Amino acid sequence: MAVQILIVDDHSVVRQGLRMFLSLDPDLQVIGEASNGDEGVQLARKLRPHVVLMDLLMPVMDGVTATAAIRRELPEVEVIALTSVLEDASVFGAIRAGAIGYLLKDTEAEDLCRAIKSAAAGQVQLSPQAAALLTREVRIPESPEKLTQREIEVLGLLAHGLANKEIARELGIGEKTVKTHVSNILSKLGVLSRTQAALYAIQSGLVAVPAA
Amino acid sequence: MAVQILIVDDHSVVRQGLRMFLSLDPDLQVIGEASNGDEGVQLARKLRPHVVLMDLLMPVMDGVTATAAIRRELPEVEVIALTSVLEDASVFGAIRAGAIGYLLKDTEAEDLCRAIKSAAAGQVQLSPQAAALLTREVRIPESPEKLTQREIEVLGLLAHGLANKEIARELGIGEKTVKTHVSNILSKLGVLSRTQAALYAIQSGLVAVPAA
DNA sequence: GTTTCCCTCAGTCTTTTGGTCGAGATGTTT
DNA sequence: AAACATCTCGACCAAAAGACTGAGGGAAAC
Repeated sequence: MAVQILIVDDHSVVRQGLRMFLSLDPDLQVIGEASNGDEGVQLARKLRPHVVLMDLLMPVMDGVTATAAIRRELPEVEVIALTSVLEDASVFGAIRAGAIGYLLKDTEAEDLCRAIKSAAAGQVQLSPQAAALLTREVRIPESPEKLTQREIEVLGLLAHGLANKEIARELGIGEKTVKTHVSNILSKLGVLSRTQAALYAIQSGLVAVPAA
Repeated sequence: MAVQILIVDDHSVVRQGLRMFLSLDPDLQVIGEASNGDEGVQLARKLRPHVVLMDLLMPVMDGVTATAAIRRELPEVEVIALTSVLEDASVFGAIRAGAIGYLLKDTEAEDLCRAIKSAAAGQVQLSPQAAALLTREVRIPESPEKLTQREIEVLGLLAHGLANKEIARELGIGEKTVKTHVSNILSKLGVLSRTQAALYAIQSGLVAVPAA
C-alpha cells in the first residue's frame, strides 16, 4: 500500500510542487493539503495520514506547534519538517515537538521520496545540514551552556525590549560591556539575534508574558 | 495617621535611598521592602500598605505583572510605578495594570512625597514625561493603528526571530520592501525596535508561544 | 475618471547590533 | 601559588537595522 501523505504549507506553489514531485513515485500518495498549522492538525485528525510534510513558518499556527499537537494526539502519524530556512531554534523546536525528520526545501525529489518512505517506517531522516546542527549541539548534550548571573540579568532586560544603551544605564555599566554580554548570550544560546534571544527567554519562562 | 508604604525594587541602593528620602517626611512611613515582584505581591498581601512604590524592571517577576496582581487582589492598595526608563510599553503596561502613578527615579524627594500622598488619596500622579506620552497616545484613543495584512505577515515572521533578509526570502519580495514594512510596523505599534515588536506580537497573541 | 490605500522598491543616511581580539580587576577553586 | 571564571571595558570592523524621501503599479472606493 502506498504511503499516504498530508502536505501542510502556506504557499500553494509549494504544495503544488510537492504534489508533482511525489506523484512521480507510485508508492506515495498525497491525500490532503492544508495551508496552516491549525488546518493541518484538523486534517491529520480526519485523514490519519502516514506522514505529514510540515512547513514550519506559517500564519495562524506555526509548524512546530502543529507538529506537537499532531504527535501528542496521533502518535502513529509521523511528521517531517520541511522548511526553507535552516535555523537552530527551528530544528530543535521541530525535533523536540516530535518531528521524525527535518528537510530543507531544496532537497531533491528523489531524496525527498526516500525520506518520506523512511519516515513512514519510523526511521529518522535529517538533512545533512540539520544533522550537523544537531550533532554540534548534542556534543554538549544537556547544556544550553549555562548563563552567568549577569548574563541572565542582561537577557531579562533584553527580553523587555531594551536597547544595549538602556540596559547599560539600567545596570550602571558601560554599553561596551553590555555588548560583550549580549554577544556571549547569543553564542551560548545558539541564536543569531537579540530578538531570537528574547523569544528564547520567553519560551524558557525567564520573563513573564503579561496577559494581553 | 502616616501613609504606609511598601518599596519594591531589586536594587538595595534604591531602596535605601527611598527610605532616606521618605523618612524626611513625618507623614510617610516605610513599612516594608521587597526585591522582586513576587516578593512584593506577598508582602503587599501581608502588610496592606496604602501605597506601593513599584520598580518595573526586576528579575523573577516584573513590576507590571506584580502591579496587576496586587491591584486585582487588593484594590484598596495604590501602586506607583517608579522606574528609571521612560518607555512607551512600560508606561501603558503599568497604567493598564492599574498603577495610579508613573514616576521617574530622578524625581525630587519633595515631589515624590507629594505624589505618594496624592496616590494614597486616590489621585493620579504622573511624571510630566509620562503624561506627555499618554496624551500623545490618548489622542489616538482606541487605535493601535491597524496593521495591513502584509504587515501582519511580516510581523509574524519577525516574531519568530527571522532577519529582514530571511523574511524577504520567505515572502518572495525584496529586502528593501521588508524594511519598509518593518519601519511601518514599528511606527504603527509605537515601539522602537523589532524586538519590542516581536514582544508585542506575542503579547497580543499573534504568534503562539510554544510550551517550554 | 479620480482618489485612496496597499504593496513594491530604490537610494541615502545614521544608529544599532554583533563578532573578534585583547586586557585589567576581582574572587574562587584547586 | 596557580588556574579559573566572571565582570568589566577598549578598539576595530562588518553587517543589520531603521528613518526618510520618493515613486510606480494595482485594486478598490468614490
